[in-house]
Amino acid sequence: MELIGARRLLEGQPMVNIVDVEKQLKGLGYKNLRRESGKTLKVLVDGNRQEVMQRLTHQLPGAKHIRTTVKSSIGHIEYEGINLLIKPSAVQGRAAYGLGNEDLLAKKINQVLTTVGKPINIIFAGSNRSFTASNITEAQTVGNDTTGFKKADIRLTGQGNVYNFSLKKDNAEYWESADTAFRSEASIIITKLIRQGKVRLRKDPTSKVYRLDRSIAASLHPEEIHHLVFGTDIKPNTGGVLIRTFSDDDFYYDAEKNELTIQVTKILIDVADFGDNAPVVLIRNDATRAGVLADKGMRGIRAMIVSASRVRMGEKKAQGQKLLRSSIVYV
DNA sequence: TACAATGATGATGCCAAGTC
DNA sequence: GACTTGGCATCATCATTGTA
Repeated sequence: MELIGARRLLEGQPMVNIVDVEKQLKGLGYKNLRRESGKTLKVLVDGNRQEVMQRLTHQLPGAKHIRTTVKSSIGHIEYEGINLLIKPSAVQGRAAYGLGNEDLLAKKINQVLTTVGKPINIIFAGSNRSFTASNITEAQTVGNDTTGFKKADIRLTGQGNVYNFSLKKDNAEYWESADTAFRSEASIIITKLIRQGKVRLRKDPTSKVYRLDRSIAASLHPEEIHHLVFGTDIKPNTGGVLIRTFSDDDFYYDAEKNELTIQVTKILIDVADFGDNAPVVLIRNDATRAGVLADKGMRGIRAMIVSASRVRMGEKKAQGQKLLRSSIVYV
């Protein structure tokens, strides 16, 4: 059996480092590794992570399965001073948080540009309107740049023109977290509803987490919606919000017209475009979060911006007197 | 001071349970 | 069985803290 780090040190042998552990894991058949830091290594696997966790713990002499860690729900393995996290390979990288949609859009546009070799006009064709971006020479994904409340996911540029678009998948009902932005408002709403006896806030006796007995949905002013959805960089004449889960079939290039037509479900350039499905604030339990009452020492209550359709079922039921399982309070 | 570790937050997707 | 909802798993990124 190999000696573990501390004993090696005592016996004058060098401590193993992360490179040694990588080599050892590769020798055991774990080829898909990602270094997180000098002490943390991700082992990316397909299939059941728990099984891999148990197997690896047995395969690595002296390895210990630490069950409580913030880095992974299933814990991690401590081995030779290195923390090993077992992560699913399928949800790493951009695909993990929905950036695949903007990647596909940018990739398809740039493919056409490369093939054509000159600026093209791009027409986004939605059910409610169409939008033309003229003389485009490049598509960039810019979703990572959120400084100054920028919302654009993709930027089209060419010959002095700059167009910014935010993307939402067809099935996306979530707009963003609002723990920070709505902390004070959420706190006021909760306090008011507790006073009115419409909701109750209880501390879980087994933890420090608080729970509401009912979720709370609060409407937003049009100006708030505009700020949340369009941010500081999406303007009506030079961009908008594109609703679509893109696929290869959505793209058609007409060589005669030099036009790339991209099918989208809907194009939003104004709050009125939401119709009756405008975003609302949903205040709900989430035991993993510090949340909107954290400054009062109460963890576990989260604020999110979601589509009205996400909470509408409860509203219909409320109007019909019979409530669903936990129901929602509307303010 | 630089780097690593840790914690908080924003974001997306999935699934179990409740209801019709 | 289909649909809705709440809860949670998991990711990236950024800020803060700790340490060599």
